[in-house]
Amino acid sequence: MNDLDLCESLQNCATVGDLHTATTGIVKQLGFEHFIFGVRVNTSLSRPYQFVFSGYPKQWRDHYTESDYELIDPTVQHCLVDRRVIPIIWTGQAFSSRPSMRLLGEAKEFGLANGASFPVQGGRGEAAMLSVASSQNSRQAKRDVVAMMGKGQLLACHLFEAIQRIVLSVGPLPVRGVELTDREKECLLWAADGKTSWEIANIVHVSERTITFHLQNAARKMGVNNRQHAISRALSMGLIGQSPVKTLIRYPDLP
Amino acid sequence: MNDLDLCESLQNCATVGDLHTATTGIVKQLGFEHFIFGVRVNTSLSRPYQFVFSGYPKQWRDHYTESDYELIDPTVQHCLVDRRVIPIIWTGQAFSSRPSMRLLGEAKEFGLANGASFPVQGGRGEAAMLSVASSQNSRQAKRDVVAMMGKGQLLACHLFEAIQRIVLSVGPLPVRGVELTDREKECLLWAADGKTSWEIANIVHVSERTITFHLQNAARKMGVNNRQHAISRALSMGLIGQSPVKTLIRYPDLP
DNA sequence: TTTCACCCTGTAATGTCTTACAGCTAGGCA
DNA sequence: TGCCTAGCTGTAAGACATTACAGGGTGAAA
Repeated sequence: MNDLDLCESLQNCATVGDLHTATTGIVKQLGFEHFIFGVRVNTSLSRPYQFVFSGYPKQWRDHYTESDYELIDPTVQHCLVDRRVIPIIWTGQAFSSRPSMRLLGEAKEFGLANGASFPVQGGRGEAAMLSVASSQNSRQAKRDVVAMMGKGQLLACHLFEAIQRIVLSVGPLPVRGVELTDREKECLLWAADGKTSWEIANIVHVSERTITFHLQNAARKMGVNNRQHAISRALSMGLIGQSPVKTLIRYPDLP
Repeated sequence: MNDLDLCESLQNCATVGDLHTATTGIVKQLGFEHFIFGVRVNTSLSRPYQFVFSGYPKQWRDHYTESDYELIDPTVQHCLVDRRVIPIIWTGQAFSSRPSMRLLGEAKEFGLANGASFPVQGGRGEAAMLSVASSQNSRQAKRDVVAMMGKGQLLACHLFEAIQRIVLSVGPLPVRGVELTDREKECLLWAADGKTSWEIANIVHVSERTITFHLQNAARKMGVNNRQHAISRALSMGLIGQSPVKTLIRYPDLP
């Protein structure tokens, strides 16, 4: 089974249950007994939405959350706080601090001795991570982990998109259904760049009133209260700032 | 050479030249003749910073940019516009539209017949992509591409971090050196959620004046003009909204 | 003990946004 | 023709942000 087939089965899953079954199988093929996948989405900045997709022993999960281990877990730090894009292997180097050594020690008792964690950063502020673990802790097992970094990273990416398709897109995201016009996006973009309505008016050659009009419409569409909120929503939803290479933006005539 | 060694050499590169040499070698080992890596950073939303690291034939690059092909290139669409996180293989399915077929046809004349593109989304709004290509277009070559998806994705991730280390962190990014205090981040977070100074004051139990004070300090540190700009900067630089799992945010007393 | 970063607070004038009222044009579509 | 969307414009009152002035308190580090 090649790298692609490995993940293609995820694309056919329609439910979270299917996805769990498929993922368990793939992870086993990679030589691991357990996996866990977590994703954070900034629907509201002050109350981020989180989804955890666990193939870990329930007892360990409970103990982990009760102990607030996510605050000291170096893999969480790496993937979700530092927001790196390369995997981290569960080595002594990674778990070097006193509390994290205790964490790894306790994890071993639940069959999580050896493994790696793969970050996935979404294009709209989402942060996710896949961890895979096995109870095997031999020298050979450690080499096996190193050998599957590519497959593991690819799996994490596919899992992210599957979760996005099955859970996030139908769930608590306010992203759905919001369609901004080009003018609205243009106004939002300049507003996000710190321009006042008057300045934007000069940039796009319409009246100041029209700018506020478009920004109000944009805010109404996104269901927010004011300009700041509209900007942060539009940014975190990827409605603006995704303009890739060449854009239709007209640059300002004014300094 | 395993997946990890493959990329470890990138971490020892000190210059862009070193990186180019190392990447060329790795790409060749994967069975490809050419590569290109591009990254976009939203320093300013209206004028995103872009860095292209090219191992493509110069003639093709020139032709590509002159023709504005990035606007019709489905791999660019996939990685930088749609901001997906899974690779895209250069198949007829991917290049199905009329203009993109022409694009692929012309690319073949420059030795870019067969390949794949790997997206990397950074944790702070960056979007990047690695493309690898070869002139081999046999059935076996196509199978080889499929077989290296994992390694390719991993390479893209490592390349991103290397570029970040060598280029972005010392380059034109205003991200460096900006350190916000907890209070400043907290105020920015609520402001980005559409709260007024008065509301934030009630949420965090200080005076309204103090909120404006902190927001002003944050704006001054980031070198921006007003609250909107501060919010968009803080968001796209990942200074706020990255709060991981448990945060110290105090929830509002008010509705 | 001084210095520094961080946190906190006030007044006043001015600039900007928000909201509510009202109305225009152009183009697509049934 | 009527209906709709997108874009555009105006006035005026009130809410909110920005700027400039002024100041005090704490704790950690030098």
